[in-house]
Amino acid sequence: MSKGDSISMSVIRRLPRYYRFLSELNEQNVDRISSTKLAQIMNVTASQVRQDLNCFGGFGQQGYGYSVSQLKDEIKNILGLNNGYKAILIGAGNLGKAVAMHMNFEKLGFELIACFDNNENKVGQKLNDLVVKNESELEEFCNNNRVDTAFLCIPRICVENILDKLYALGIKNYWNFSHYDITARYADTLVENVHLSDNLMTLCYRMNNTK
Amino acid sequence: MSKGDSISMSVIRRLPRYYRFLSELNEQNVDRISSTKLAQIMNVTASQVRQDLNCFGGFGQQGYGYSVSQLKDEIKNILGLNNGYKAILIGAGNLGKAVAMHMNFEKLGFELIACFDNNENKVGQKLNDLVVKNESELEEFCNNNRVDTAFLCIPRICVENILDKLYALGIKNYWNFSHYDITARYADTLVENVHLSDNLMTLCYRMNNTK
DNA sequence: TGAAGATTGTTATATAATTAACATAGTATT
DNA sequence: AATACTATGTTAATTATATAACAATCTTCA
Repeated sequence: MSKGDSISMSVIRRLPRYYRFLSELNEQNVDRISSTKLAQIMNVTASQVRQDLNCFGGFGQQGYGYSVSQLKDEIKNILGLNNGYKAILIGAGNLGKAVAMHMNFEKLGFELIACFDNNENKVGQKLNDLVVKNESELEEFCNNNRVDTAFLCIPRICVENILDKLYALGIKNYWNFSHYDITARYADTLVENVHLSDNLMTLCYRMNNTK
Repeated sequence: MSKGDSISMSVIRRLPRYYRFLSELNEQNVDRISSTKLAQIMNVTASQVRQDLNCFGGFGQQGYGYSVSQLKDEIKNILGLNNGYKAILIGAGNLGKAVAMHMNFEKLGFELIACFDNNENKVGQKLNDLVVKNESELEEFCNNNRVDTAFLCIPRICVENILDKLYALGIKNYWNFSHYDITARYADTLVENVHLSDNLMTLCYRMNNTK
């Protein structure tokens, strides 16, 4: 971060999208791009592109534009995708399995190092190269391994219990797929919520109200 | 909708959250609530609650507050969760399976009526009470059944092909889990995107930048 | 039934986000 | 090397969103 002022969440949430588009351009061997063209491709305004990027520093060059690969790397850095954060998955149900198998964590700067479930039927199953552990092993595991974040793919009703354990173990960053309100219980946590059903309800609304 | 002005997306995207909290209160047999209390529970301002609700009509009563069950039903209606929209799932991989098995579509006003995959290994598998069909049957199925929306759980590279087919069949509402930019191809579509990796990258950023 | 209290709906204000404008600085070309 | 062009970084203007304030009105209770 080169600029001191704190960045608004609106800008932050756009960064991954820039990263995606730039990665793609890079793969297509495009080596430079102007804010105008990038904006066109991404369907936003050029003004927004320039403003957003300038929150972090002047990566462009007047009269030339931006170097695609450089800009991509800069954003990767800003997002911190090089940190190799260690993550554990709690809940190896359908959603947990899908998350574990479907995501390319490596590319996202995470490493999934363990999966836990409290259901005996799930314990022992393989997810990629991980074997699902019994939830009873959670504490021991976390005491013996660095764990930066937990992915919570468990029913809402189970979250409170797990959350208390994780919090006590010092794990305070969560990727949460349930509707449990984590920050209401522990304020000093960092949570990204994935509310699939909210998203679908929004689609529903729009289906009704778009003539 | 009782008010004529078009509602901002910021408000729309908050509606499902209201609906969730109100449903919960209702299950707890709470029968009335003030904007102040609801705001407290939801961790927003009372002002926002009142403004949001008043976009759609005056559901409250001065000196009393809001009837929980009535307000819940109103929002359900505003969201259009009673329409019984018919949905098909494209892609029965890990994510598609998770979506099919994990979501309570009934509660969300959707009915999942078919699943398709182009992988012979997937075809014939059961997802809940549905049998995965071969993608080659897509057109025939859609011609013989009402289909309001498609859930796209396929790799990015497959989207274009499927999208063209669906669009030609008149299916223009999508719940999209890939990073393919649907509206760039067809402007007159309605898309809700679920960008799981964007979300995780945002968590990553915040992990780095929160003291 | 009337007065005190509560809470809405709504208007006004403040803050945040987006877009537009443009001076400045580099590129490309002859 | 000079000129025309391009496209940034940044400041200004606009628009959108969120918060505050309060008058109007319903509830509650004596």
